[in-house]
Amino acid sequence: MAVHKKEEFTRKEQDLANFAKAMAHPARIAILKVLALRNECICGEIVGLLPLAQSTVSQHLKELKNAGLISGSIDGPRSCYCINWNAFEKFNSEFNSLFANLKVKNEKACC
Amino acid sequence: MAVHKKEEFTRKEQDLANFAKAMAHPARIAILKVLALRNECICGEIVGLLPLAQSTVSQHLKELKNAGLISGSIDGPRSCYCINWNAFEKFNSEFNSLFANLKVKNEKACC
DNA sequence: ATCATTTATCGTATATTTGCGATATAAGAT
DNA sequence: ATCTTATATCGCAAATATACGATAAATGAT
Repeated sequence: MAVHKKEEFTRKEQDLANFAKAMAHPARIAILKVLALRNECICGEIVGLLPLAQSTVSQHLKELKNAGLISGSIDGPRSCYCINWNAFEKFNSEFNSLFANLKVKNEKACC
Repeated sequence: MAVHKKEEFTRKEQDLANFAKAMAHPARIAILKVLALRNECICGEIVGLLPLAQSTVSQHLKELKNAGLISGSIDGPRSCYCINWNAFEKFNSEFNSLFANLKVKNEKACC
């Protein structure tokens, strides 16, 4: 690749793409579901629910955290993750508005 | 990586992840915008609008097509792409329902 | 102080993605 | 028939993602 071209797109396009990338693995979607199912965010049992090694799950959690979709407090031998609903809402509405913007321009199917 | 683990998640999780992956690059989001702006799907000028080489744009188009987000008819020296609104709507609503499902379970912020 | 438990990080292997130039392909124009 | 134009595909290089085992770190229990 040599050079990154991603910076040459708009910030909004990059943000949406990053959000999408965070969702672009079934394991991470599964993790989000698990997090949502627990009202308490004692999330130690995530590893047991996924067909992945502990280190791999930890990596996915890190990516979700970097994307801002979850927040977590590490508390010694047990960590506590939960969904960052604010960020989630924000991205969801941005996604919807992207769809809406796309849709309004194009009424007739042409292919 | 050695082994693919993606197959071990639910079909729905995989589908959503694949959709997200298709959107996970700013170039592809930009392409979708361009496609939507044209009511006619004479889409030859996409290359000129992006900071990427022709072959790279062609690759991104291919990925969007594989993901089912666009459809295209190749017509000799010029090809004609446009957004596949059906697929788009489907994924959008699946995404929304995922969000809704996640949201309803979790009322209180815990982190 | 040592041990057990839990999670993060490191190192590493492999797969996939991104990007480009070169080339092939396909059709219209001359 | 040849040239031009537009697009797809091939081949390659570099970057990133995925996955795991081993190890570190941090805390509670003994």
